[in-house]
Amino acid sequence: MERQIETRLKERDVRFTSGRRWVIAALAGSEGPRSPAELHDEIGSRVPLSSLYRSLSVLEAAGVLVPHFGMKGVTRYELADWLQGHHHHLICVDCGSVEDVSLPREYEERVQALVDDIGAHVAFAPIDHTLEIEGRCSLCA
Amino acid sequence: MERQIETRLKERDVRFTSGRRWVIAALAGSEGPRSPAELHDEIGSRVPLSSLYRSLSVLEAAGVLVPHFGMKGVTRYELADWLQGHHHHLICVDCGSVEDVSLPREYEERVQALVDDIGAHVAFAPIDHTLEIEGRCSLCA
DNA sequence: TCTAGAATGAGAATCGTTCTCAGTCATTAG
DNA sequence: CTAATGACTGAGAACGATTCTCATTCTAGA
Repeated sequence: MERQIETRLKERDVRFTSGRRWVIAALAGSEGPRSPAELHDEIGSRVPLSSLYRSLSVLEAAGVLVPHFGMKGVTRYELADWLQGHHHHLICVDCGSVEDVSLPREYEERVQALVDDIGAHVAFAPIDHTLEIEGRCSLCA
Repeated sequence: MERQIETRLKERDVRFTSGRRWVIAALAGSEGPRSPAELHDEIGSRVPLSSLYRSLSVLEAAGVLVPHFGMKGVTRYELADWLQGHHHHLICVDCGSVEDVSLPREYEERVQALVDDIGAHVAFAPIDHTLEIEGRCSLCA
């Protein structure tokens, strides 16, 4: 995966510096999207907050990361679909945590068909979709 | 609809004051969720920002409004499902606008079945769901 | 090696949101 | 009718997440 990212960044004249590698490593080891604050807790002072924010937006612009806008206005980032596969989100209404979930191919095809159908009926060109399922996670249940 | 809200609020000892009526009126006339800033532009100084924020959270706590967390960490509110029906969102990746879309019953049942299925397979208790479709709106196309 | 462009780190600045507090209003009890 | 109670309001201060600024450091390529 490191390789894929290296290639992608090189194409765009963006350097894959050590700070950025820390960010990617932290996200690669996560079960779901992470906020800048959470990443900073995990990475520590090796990447100061201001640099962390900058790295996140650079990596987002390069298509390596994708933002997810969660409860209370917190932005969380995760690796883009082409790096970790398409998936959906389970959002806990109590603690706000977000977990990834991948659907079996058959289900995913149903969702995709639905989205295409909708696009065909309204003045809107669909690019991507996420099924956001709100509920209570195992810890808060 | 005013009546339904009046009843709901009375049950909870929350007053339906003129400021709150302005908020509801603005949201009832919208095609999709609105941010505090957008509402303030629309309503004007009749409801100062600090009161507007308070009204939004009071109405949310009373189950009249539902928050939607959009791009760049902006929170937008809309009338709860029991007031305007269940629906999904079309989110423009360019301008960030959010539009509501209701699915035909048959489609909605498919989504619901999917969500139930997922809930049955993971340690998570689904309460609600939204299909968020990202794309380009007619203005940005 | 030298240089231009990219990246960094620390702190200031910004912006959305929440809090505080004093004053107002509406409802209920006397 | 009047007072008491509790909800509501408005203005500004405070707060927290994010972005910006700028001087410095690094890196790749000439």
